[in-house]
Amino acid sequence: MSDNIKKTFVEYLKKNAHRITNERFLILDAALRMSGHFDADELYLKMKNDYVNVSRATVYKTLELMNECGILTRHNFKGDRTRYETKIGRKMHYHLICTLCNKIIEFENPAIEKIQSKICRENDLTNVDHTFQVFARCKNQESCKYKEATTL
Amino acid sequence: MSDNIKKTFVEYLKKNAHRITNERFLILDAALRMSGHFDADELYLKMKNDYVNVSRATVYKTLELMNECGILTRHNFKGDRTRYETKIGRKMHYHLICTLCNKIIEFENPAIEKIQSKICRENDLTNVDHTFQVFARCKNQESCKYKEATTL
DNA sequence: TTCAGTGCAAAAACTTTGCAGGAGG
DNA sequence: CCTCCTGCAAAGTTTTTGCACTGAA
Repeated sequence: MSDNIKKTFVEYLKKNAHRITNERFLILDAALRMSGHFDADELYLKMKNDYVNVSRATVYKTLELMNECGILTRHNFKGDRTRYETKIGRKMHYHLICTLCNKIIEFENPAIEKIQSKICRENDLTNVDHTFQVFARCKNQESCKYKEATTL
Repeated sequence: MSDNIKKTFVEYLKKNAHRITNERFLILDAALRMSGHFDADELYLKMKNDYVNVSRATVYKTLELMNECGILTRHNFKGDRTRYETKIGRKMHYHLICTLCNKIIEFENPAIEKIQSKICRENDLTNVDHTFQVFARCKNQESCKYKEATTL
């Protein structure tokens, strides 16, 4: 499973004349081990904590490479910092975010993909990507409780 | 027209125990005169250029107030800085963005609003807002030409 | 009179860049 | 051997904050 992803990454690197380096594999492994949404600095600190030494700059650059080659998806939720999420092996999905507790609920919706394609066709563009984010407030006070940003 | 918006703003300020200040009106006026999407610094510089002196900090804070009270919508396109757009008098709409020339095409789609409501209902949240952004590439080389970010 | 709002500059938060040394092809 | 990659620190960009002063209520 992870080997396939590694292969995908290597092929992408070769095709684009990027070098195969150990740091890139270390970051790939660490990123795939992250659950949910994470940002560059979180990953950097996690790796540091595990005594895997790569520089912050390399983490930022490598995450961007992984985004370009489709292993990760990049998100920008409302003015927040850039976050990534593993894409491989996952269906297209969207995000419902509680503006109080920052909880993220993921959902699928094939109709949205169709709308994306239709819009691109109508305007003579080639699709690349799309995002759909719904911001809302938990009705259930118990599960919400205005928690600080923990699950984002 | 602009008077109604001013009234909306004043009501919002009063309701939230914020003070009615001249700076807030200056920024409101300037923001409403901006066309399309603009960011805090652009507005600040435009005002400065017109010899309307307010501080950068006040511009940032006031735009956030205007967003909260529904006069402006805040956007965060792919890792870019926060941009605003006048909301009043406009129908709900979405954005199709060319990743090459940064052109933004706006489109309406009532189905998306329905999906938003449905998702919130199903997950027991109260809707607040939603965004749908489609990233794509112009097929027409003439109108695209990899221009630098000008129309964003 | 009181406290929020303002302006300014400094700091913070996040990300990119320049450079020298090191390693991949 | 020629570049690209890396690490580090420095710089860049965007936004927020602290503080003293001002002005709205």
